[in-house]
Amino acid sequence: MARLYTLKPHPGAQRPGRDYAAELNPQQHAAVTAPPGPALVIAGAGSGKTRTLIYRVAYLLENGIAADEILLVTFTNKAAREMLDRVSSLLPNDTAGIWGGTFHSIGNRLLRRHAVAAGFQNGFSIMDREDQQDMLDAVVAAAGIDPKEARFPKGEVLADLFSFAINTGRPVGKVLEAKYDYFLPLLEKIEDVRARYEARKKSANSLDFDDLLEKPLRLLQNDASVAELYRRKFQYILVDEYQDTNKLQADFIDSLAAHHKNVMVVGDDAQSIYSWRGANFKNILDFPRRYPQAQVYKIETNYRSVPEVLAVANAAISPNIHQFRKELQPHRAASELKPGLVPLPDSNQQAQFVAQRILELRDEGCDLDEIAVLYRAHYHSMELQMELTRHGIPFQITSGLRFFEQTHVKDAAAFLKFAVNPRDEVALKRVARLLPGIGARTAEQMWSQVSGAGDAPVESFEKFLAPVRVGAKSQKAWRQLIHTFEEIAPGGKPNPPAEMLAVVLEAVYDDYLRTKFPNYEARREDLRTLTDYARQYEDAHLFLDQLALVSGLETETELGGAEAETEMTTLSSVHQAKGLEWKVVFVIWMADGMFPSARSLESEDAIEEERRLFYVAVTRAKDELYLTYPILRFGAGYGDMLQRPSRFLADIPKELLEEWQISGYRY
DNA sequence: TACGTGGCGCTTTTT
DNA sequence: GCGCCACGTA
Repeated sequence: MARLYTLKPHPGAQRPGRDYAAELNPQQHAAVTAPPGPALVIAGAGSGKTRTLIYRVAYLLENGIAADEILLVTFTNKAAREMLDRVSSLLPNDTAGIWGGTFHSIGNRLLRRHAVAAGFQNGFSIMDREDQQDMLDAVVAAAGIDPKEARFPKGEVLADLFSFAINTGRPVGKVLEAKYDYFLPLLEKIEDVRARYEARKKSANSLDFDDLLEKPLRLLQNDASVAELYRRKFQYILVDEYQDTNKLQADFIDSLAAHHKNVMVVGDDAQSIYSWRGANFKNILDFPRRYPQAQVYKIETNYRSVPEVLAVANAAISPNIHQFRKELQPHRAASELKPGLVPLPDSNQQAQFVAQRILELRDEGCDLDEIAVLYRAHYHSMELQMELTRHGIPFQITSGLRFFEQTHVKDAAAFLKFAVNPRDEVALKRVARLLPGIGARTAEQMWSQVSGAGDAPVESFEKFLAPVRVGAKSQKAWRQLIHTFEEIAPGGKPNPPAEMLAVVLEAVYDDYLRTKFPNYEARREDLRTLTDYARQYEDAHLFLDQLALVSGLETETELGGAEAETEMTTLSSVHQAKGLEWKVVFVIWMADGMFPSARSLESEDAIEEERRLFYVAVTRAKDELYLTYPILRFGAGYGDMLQRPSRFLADIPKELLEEWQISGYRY
């Protein structure tokens, strides 16, 4: 094998040390070596999109661009990390200076540096969706809205509404019209709630997920010196999965690239699956219009899948009207297997089939890590989970309740959040509600007694919380709680997160856990894991950011530690499977009303998005693909239902699939 | 005002 | 089969 040897370029010299032409196909090569200026890379599924981005970064570095002049925005933090690792293995250059991560994490990073300029204080908290809902409910109560007088939307709905409005750049009234027209008469009150919510976030020094996108953008728009700083810093901007960006995200990138326009966006309109949270794949379709000088590169050779799988994928997506027409070209040789179409009598037998087939594959030498079962919605995996457990097949679930969203994890984290940011009302109220005799109402009252304290830094929780008066029943626990805060953040200065967690568990939370939950053991184990995980962080801020911003999929490996060594089959929602690949993929519940989901059937646009989702699912498979559906669905309450096969199956020519006839044991 | 109990309605996707 | 919500009681 040839020895790799890289010639170090003179600064600014155009002398690449790698043989890019030899390591990339011509389409990839063109994109990787694109001249400065706007570039749109349309990359089909499995076409080496990631590889292209990695080589692009390497190419920039080799051509004298400094690492800290590069911004790489990806869909997950994990993807960013992987890419940067792979760049490092290509080059001797230090890549640590590259800013890489999700839009939210980049936004957060920016705001941490310029919190005050953005209208917040240093050390702000990040509220996840649940925190956001808690605060909204509190705001509604404080606004004096009588829930009996008119049916007022709950925090959950409000969060969804406000979030969609901000992410799409539309006024609340318009979003109400489109999504919640029955609340239109309440528009005025809803807007009042929104204004109060904004004010409350400020005084709580707390930002929600949307703020992490919006505030950085406003910062760039309103603060010329900050804008100048970052426009000059990020000389080259690369955006992965551009088809899933929303208005805020696209504007953010446009703003950063305003001067030099060195922005390369990579994506596949056929894989846009996040419109429900404001993503707009018109961003990618219209890119050439927004950047008239943009060069367009198309990468269409698929390296991932056998031709048989690709044929199904191409057929699946073809009915969509709104797309860049493209046909994935297979690179791999034909397989002797056609993707399977597997109708089953009911969902139990569907689960049984998948489990049995997984066992066979394992016997044939297929690694369990190379197998995934994908589905439209979490609950589709229920029977399968039981069936796999019964057969002793280890699996990991990358969807469903995420680790950090579980009640006990959030409770424990709330202690730290308040210790770090004593204005975090959501965190303190959450902690207070754990005490006997304190519910939402009392917690709110308690907070109102603290919040008068203003912005002064907290020197002692003892003093800070002294004005709060609680009932006799809660007195003792409250004293102890104050003491705990004092212990984990002496003099208002938080200890390292792992130490704080250990104290919280020992002092209060373990006892609470025991009395409150039947599965106390498992939850305590989770918190131990969390504490271990926290050890790698000195600074509680960084730890809490991680908790808030890292998705379940990414933590899986981080938290897993030694256990991650075991081979496991993956169960995942299609959404979370995006960007991943497996040798063998099962897509289950291919029935109308399940996939596509029943809710999508009302609008053609929604069905198109479901179809893209199906396309994403199919294109995850490298070698083998099974599309299964149960004919009978056990009804919940209202009887069993016969199901029709998914309408998406009808779009696939019969000859592309092999139908399996299943016989045998019935439950 | 906290908290337990019984009825009702029904299942998306996530930073 | 389940979780959520509303209601009634301590």
